Amino acid sequence: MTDNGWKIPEIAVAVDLAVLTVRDDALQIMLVERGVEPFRGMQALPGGFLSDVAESLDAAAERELAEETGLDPSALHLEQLHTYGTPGRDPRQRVVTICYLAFAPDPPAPVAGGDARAASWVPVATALHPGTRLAFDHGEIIRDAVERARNKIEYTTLAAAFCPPEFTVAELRRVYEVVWGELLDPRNFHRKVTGVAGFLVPTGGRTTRQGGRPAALYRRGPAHLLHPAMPRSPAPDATGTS
Amino acid sequence: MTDNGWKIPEIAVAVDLAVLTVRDDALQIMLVERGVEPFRGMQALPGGFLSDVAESLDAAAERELAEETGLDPSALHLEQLHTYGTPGRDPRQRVVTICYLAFAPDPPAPVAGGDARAASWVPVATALHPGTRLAFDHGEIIRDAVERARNKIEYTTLAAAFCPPEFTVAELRRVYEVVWGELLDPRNFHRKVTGVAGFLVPTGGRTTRQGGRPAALYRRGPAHLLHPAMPRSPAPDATGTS
DNA sequence: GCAAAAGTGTTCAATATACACCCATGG
DNA sequence: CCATGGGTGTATATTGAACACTTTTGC
Repeated sequence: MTDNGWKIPEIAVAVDLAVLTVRDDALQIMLVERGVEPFRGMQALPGGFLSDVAESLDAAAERELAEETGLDPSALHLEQLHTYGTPGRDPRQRVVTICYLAFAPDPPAPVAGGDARAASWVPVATALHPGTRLAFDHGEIIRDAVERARNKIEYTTLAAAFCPPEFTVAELRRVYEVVWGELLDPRNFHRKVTGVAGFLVPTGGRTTRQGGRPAALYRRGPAHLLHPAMPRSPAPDATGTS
Repeated sequence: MTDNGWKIPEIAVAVDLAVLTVRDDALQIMLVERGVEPFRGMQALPGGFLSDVAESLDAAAERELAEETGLDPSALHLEQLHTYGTPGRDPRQRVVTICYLAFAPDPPAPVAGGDARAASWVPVATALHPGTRLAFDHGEIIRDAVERARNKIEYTTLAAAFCPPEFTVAELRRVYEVVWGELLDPRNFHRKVTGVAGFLVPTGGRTTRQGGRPAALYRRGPAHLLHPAMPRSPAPDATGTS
């Protein structure tokens, strides 16, 4: 880091949150309705400006998550996604926002938090639909978040972070199918996930079903990485010949 | 993004660069010697504060790269790595720095740029050695950069970004071996990389050698993703049982 | 018994691994 | 003709893909 004259321009620093979940067979994202200008009344990612108290970026993201959505930061996966700072992305002044990506389980405490004005789950397809008016460059951020999520569940065990504390193999498979938008073979999937050491821990419980054999219940195991990765139909290489 | 009172604390925003290359059979990183306090005389990543002119983060990274290292931004791969903002990481005031990762080919114009005071290539092993005094939290950043590089060459064609415009399969293999710190079978590696469509484009040229069959020369092809990925001995899962 | 969903076994193809072997050059 | 590194062939093991089939429940 150099010191080109040590002139620090007035740049505001914010932290935004892209909180994803899988609900009703759809990938959904937490959005809030803006109560003030600019973009008043439009949908936006939860977030806020960085306070100057001694607080790390990660801690700021966790604080915003709790304040704006009422979700428990310790109960879900949170990681830095990307930092956005294009001039003009905020009409008021230069704002650089560090965006975090979170994976939340399905019914994550019915969205009742302190500052949560109009926080709600919105299907990603709806949020990105041209008809939806999104504040700032949040459409671009949502696209990046979804792409990161799609990639991460391929080589990590994070798909289980979308599931409740106890879940079945079929529920986990549905997560992959919804996030990737493609159907997986239930038989091969079952063998795959139960074969990876540390991915799933059987609880001994079984589901009660409405016709059909009961499924075994699992908890998330200690493994974070998947070796080998979950197989997936090769993504078309958008930036060149694959 | 919310507006908690619209009080913007005095936070400085910087852009830092982790520029990696493979030289002399070692992964090396570009460091500059700091000329001013704090950390005067210590080694640091090139970078600088974000100017308030209308300039995107990517553009700022490219500008810093040109100014501080003399490298041509258009000639190498540049991507956002991570944003660091731990309180106290700069003793002067709160500084949030957006760090970029760059992959440079071997002899990248002998480090002669404008502001390049004492820019030099340093083996990563040396930079991270306890004896080396690094400014700020740049040791942590370098570790993150190396880990990202190790992962990226696995499923992208970026390893070729470490090679000169024309290179042999053996040179590319050496890149993998140096970055991963493990030896690869030359025969299988050759078949693998020449078999991936769009990875390597033969130029028709051949090397002149000092004993040994001349090798075919290749250029980087249009492909960016590797399907399937370059095989690699499974990394131990540091955060759980794999 | 029948429908439905869970879970197992088996076959076949694609890919990784190991390594024998041939090729092309300089000395 | 030998040393040296480039490049191909091939056998074996591992993994993915497809799908027949068995298990266990509700009705």
